[in-house]
Amino acid sequence: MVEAKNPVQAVQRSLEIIDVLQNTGGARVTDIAEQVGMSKGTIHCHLATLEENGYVVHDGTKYKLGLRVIDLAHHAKSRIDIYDLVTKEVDTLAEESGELALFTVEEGGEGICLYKSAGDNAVKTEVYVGYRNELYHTAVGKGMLAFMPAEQRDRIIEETTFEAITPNTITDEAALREELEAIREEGIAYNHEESIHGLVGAGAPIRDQDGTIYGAISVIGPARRMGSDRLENEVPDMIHRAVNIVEINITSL
Amino acid sequence: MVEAKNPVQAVQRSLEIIDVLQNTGGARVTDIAEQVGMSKGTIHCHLATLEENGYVVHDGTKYKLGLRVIDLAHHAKSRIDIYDLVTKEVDTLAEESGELALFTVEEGGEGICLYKSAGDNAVKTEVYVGYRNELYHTAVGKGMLAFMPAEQRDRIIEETTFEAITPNTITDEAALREELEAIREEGIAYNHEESIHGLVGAGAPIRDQDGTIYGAISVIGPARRMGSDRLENEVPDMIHRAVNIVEINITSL
DNA sequence: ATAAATATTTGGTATTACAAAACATACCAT
DNA sequence: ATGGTATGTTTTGTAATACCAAATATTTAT
Repeated sequence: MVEAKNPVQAVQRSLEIIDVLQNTGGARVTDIAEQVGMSKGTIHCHLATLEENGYVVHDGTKYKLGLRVIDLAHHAKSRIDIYDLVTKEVDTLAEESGELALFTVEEGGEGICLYKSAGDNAVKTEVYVGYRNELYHTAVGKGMLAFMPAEQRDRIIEETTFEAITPNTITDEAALREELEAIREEGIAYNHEESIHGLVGAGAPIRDQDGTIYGAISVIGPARRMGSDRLENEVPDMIHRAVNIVEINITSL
Repeated sequence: MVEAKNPVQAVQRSLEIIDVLQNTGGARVTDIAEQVGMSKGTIHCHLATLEENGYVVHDGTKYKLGLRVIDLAHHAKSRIDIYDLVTKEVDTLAEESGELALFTVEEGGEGICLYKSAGDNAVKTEVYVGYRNELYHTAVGKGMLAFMPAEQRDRIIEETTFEAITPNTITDEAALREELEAIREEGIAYNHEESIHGLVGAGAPIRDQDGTIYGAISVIGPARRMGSDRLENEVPDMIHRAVNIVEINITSL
């Protein structure tokens, strides 16, 4: 994420306030003022401005995110032109596998989950549509990193701060680059409990002829149910089939 | 929508820019500057600030909405606590009827579609999740208006500017209030081609014991397929069943 | 009823958002 | 290649305003 040369401070403050509302699920003027270190008066003016535009609502003393943002989200999503195509395939993937199938895209060096479909036995996870995470510790993330243009990959890795989320998380650049090489050879990326203990997954990117990455598809499930045979043969086959169907249709867009 | 006493102008300008990006599906600095009447330099600073926070992305010369807003949308939606309950019922409603079934809530005097489920014969409409429209010309809108507290209803009607969207649209307050009275008696609201020519629908609000309105459910379809028998008997029955199931479960929240 | 806690408004000032212009960069056509 | 055009970006001075602190209004609790 590039830093703005001449940021508009007032706007940044409003966005900070929105962050607080998102993370708290609603807060009072005083609470927000305390959290972001601004005066109550300032917070009030910002909230009033945001409310006037539907980005915020308040009932009584509690301010929350307004539903205006749902409208925005729809329009943001609508620029992913393979969306309808992919959701169909992700649905069948979830049904076939019985697990949780996801569609994720990259933006600003992060992975953003755009669609999820739960099979009959799907794990309950915190991953929701809009969920954002670092690329280095997920199957889809590593899959996209592996196949994206080198400069882009370098730029993203450059800005990555490795963190040992679980004992299995990759925590240094060399190890990551080694794994990416393996992924390029195999054509599939795995998550061996690198994000959440007990959770494994496999994923592969969606590309066109030019190598442009449109996103990635993954299947995730509990380690106990996803033995090496299932995780490394059955599931990758299903994913590749789904990816191929989408890729074939990209040309016609 | 209340007007802010001391709006933060800079924030309003950013939101204006976001509006343009939404409506155009992406635009260049020069285009935005022209549309909103600010200098290119100013637009640039705002875009850079928004981009730094993931609300905007640019590729080449074109700026678009960033996927950050999808995350926001999820959190905004998550405060609708009957959401999961309702979507299930709306799905069965769509399946049973074969038409398009919707879940809409009111915020700031507007109706916001939060979920839609398409039956086998569902009409293709511009209504999307996040879609916002005035209450006075939709089934769900009138249904919610009819049953909400009088002061709130008065406030919303007060601020309504009636517009003849179709020949059937209600265009004055007296007629609207008369219809709302009928809706209160019947317990169901109709849309007789008042929003879109050829499109009819029926809807009813979801309430708890206190009379608090949680939203409304509707079924819409082409007039040719929805004769008076189907529209006024079959469909309302289905809607009422769905509404009742949700209402029963509200108490347990 | 009173007090306590909160939201909102006000007013003055230091900050900064803004427009205009200069600069840089990408894209054409010749 | 080369100049020209259209674009995005940065700079700069200044007029506008976002900000804080204090005052007021409002709600809630005792």
